[in-house]
Amino acid sequence: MKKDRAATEEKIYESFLSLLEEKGPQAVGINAIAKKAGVSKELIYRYYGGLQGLLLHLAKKGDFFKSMLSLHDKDLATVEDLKDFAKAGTKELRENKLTQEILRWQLLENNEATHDLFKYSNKEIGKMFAISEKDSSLNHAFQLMIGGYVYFTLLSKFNKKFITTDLRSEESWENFDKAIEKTIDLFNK
Amino acid sequence: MKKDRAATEEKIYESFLSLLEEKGPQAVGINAIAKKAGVSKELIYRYYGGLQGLLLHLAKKGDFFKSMLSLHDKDLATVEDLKDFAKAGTKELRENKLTQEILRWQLLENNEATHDLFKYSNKEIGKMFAISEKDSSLNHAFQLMIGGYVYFTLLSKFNKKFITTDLRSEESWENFDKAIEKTIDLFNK
DNA sequence: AAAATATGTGACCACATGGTTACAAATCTA
DNA sequence: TAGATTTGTAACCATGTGGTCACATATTTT
Repeated sequence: MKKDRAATEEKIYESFLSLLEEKGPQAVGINAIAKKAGVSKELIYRYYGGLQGLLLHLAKKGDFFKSMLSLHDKDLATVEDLKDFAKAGTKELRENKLTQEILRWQLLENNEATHDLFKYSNKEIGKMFAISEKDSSLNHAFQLMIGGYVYFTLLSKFNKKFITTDLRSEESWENFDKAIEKTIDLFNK
Repeated sequence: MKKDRAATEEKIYESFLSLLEEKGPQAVGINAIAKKAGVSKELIYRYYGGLQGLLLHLAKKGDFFKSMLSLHDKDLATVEDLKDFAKAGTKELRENKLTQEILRWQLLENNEATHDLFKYSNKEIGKMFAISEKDSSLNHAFQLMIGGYVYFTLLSKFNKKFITTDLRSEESWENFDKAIEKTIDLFNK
């Protein structure tokens, strides 16, 4: 039998990631990961220090909203910048299933094991909200709308609709985007 | 030993409710309910038909947003009505832990057992959104903000903050309320 | 009072969980 | 080549899960 530690570590981590992405936080367990990786679970403890270590590893190398790195470096002075930014953020959110599941996880628990992961991902997300803080009432409206966007994104995994809104149709998301745009405009008039 | 079916049924249902309220959907299991009720789990199957039946029972008699019944009967014609309505809804949401956990549950799964419960609670919630549907762009902005309110409410159970916003302070929630008010005003100008 | 029925219990089942242990086999080092 | 070390496996443990079972004891009905 061939032995290759680096390769097995990779198998374990990848299995963990895909399990989280596909089946959510509840499905992420030592047994499930080991089984998916086709490896003895002992190795998860040995190489990563259990699930907690795996989460820490994700926190350190996890790419949260990496596609937005280019944006949140410039200082977003104009209203148009803010609108572009919001649009890029919502798009990224809906495409990044891993981030979605981490956000979902934050609604379920917050213990020693998840602490570092949440701390790091929140730090990344926080960078994106450093803009709208000038106008306080816009800031809260903006936060609410982004929060709503997160909520509906997470909701869409198991639910087709929210009230009358079809969460599986592109059009709905475009309407949400437009509503955010319009609100930003109204606050800046 | 005394035998009283009605009383045992009540014990079971109350244990189920308080377990859901206090510890969330994940903590709701046959064993936990039976243990909390101090009763053999067999009776849960016999009297309710298992967890699924218990959820159905909650769906039928569950009081979702009951304090808003008085409001969603009149036709909310004016802008002020809509604002009052939003304020009452957010208040009710933050006070009703049971509703919170059902909303949390919807983010986790949607299977045969939960189907009826979600269907019914969504129907109740839907009644409250029958108002803002005249102006489409306001409707979406409104939905986003209410969704954000739900998101932050659920988030506050395990998290002290969202970015810079303190989710444990009354002031934050008042600011959210004000932001909703102001947005409604801006859309109606 | 006797029989039938409703109510309640605890043991049991198969299975899954996280975690540990003892051991085998491959690889590295001397 | 011989010994030490790393890598990997499978069995095992205690515990928890949902679900069913046979049985005992109250309560009703006849």
